[in-house]
Amino acid sequence: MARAALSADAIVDLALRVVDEGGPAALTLSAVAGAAGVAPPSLYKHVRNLAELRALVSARIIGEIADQAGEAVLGRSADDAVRALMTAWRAYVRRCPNRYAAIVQSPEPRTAEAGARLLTIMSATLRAYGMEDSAAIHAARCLRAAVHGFAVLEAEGAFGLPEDLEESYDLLIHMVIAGLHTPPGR
Amino acid sequence: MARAALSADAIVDLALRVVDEGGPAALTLSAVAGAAGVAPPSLYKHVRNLAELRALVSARIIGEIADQAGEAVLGRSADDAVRALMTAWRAYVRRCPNRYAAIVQSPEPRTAEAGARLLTIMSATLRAYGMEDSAAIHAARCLRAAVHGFAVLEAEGAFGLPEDLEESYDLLIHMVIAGLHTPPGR
DNA sequence: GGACGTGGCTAATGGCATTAGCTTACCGGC
DNA sequence: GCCGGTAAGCTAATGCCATTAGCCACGTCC
Repeated sequence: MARAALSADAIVDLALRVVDEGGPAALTLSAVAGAAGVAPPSLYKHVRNLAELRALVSARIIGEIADQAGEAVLGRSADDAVRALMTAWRAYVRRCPNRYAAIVQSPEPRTAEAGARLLTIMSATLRAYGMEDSAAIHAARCLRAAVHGFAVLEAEGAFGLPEDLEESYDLLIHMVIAGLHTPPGR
Repeated sequence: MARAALSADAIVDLALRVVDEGGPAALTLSAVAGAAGVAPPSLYKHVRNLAELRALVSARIIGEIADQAGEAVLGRSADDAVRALMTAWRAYVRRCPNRYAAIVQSPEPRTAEAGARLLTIMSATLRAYGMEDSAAIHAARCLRAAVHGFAVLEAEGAFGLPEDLEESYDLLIHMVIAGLHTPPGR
């Protein structure tokens, strides 16, 4: 009866399904164990605890976003790349709002690594604007803040009004690009 | 023994203290009851349940932000007002990161009302740019997304690098303002 | 064929939210 | 100054969840 049906990866797969169906709050070890057809304590053979599972789930999700953002940016540069990156990011959020809402900030290595990968993609995308290191970091932070802010709000359903969200997001993209062009000479 | 020491408002006060000290995860009815010197079930005489308490706490926090943003904007307009609004918002987050992280999106009327008030302040701030209704809504959403994104990330400690956050935020302010000026003719 | 490690199990603990039902202090009218 | 009602507290009980301890079967490798 001890066939290796489970593994940390398989558990994360199931956890993602649980999140997709019930939102971030539904992510409990009990629920995942249920989905795995296993008793809750069994999961501890593969993950340290719920906090670690959340971190692993977050790492997976951030990795997915990084994959899609990275792909979107391929073969493009400057404004075109920024637009593609931002569009791909939000596309992910629309496709999997529950996953996006399940992301937690964690010092767990795999989570941090996925975050770093995403950050690298953003920085590389900004390279075309010819910024020096420190300027590129500030710009990447702003890009990240803008995209993430919109994404969180949309994933949480915080935009109540009926106005078209596509249009709002187009404006945000426009703002970011405009800001990247006009020199920071403030 | 039944002196009216408690009330929903007083409970929210205590809950804020709990959040300040232990972060959003520390906000439990047990903890608040402990702070009030009362048994946990007693709280149910004043709030419906934990979800409602969270919503009320969120309403209070959003209200505080709205107060400060509103005050910051007084007597200013256009770029100056946007700068002041954004600066005040982040100042709040720096002062009370735990509170900011404790905000939950909720359909609860008081939460929604506080959010609407904040949105009104943003829209009014943007009025100086001469946008029609729908354009103002899109712009307000972008402003909100940018500020909120930066705020969440900072409150969660997601900015790892040592680069100065002030400078990053200045750039974000700059981006938003630049985006508000260059026409949306995309 | 037997020792061992891996991955599962059951049982037990403790924290938490929540409900039910009881009790008592205050507040009004008399 | 007494009397009933209500508001606000309490204790007890339930149930869910995470987590730990300790047990057992399977498969692997010598």
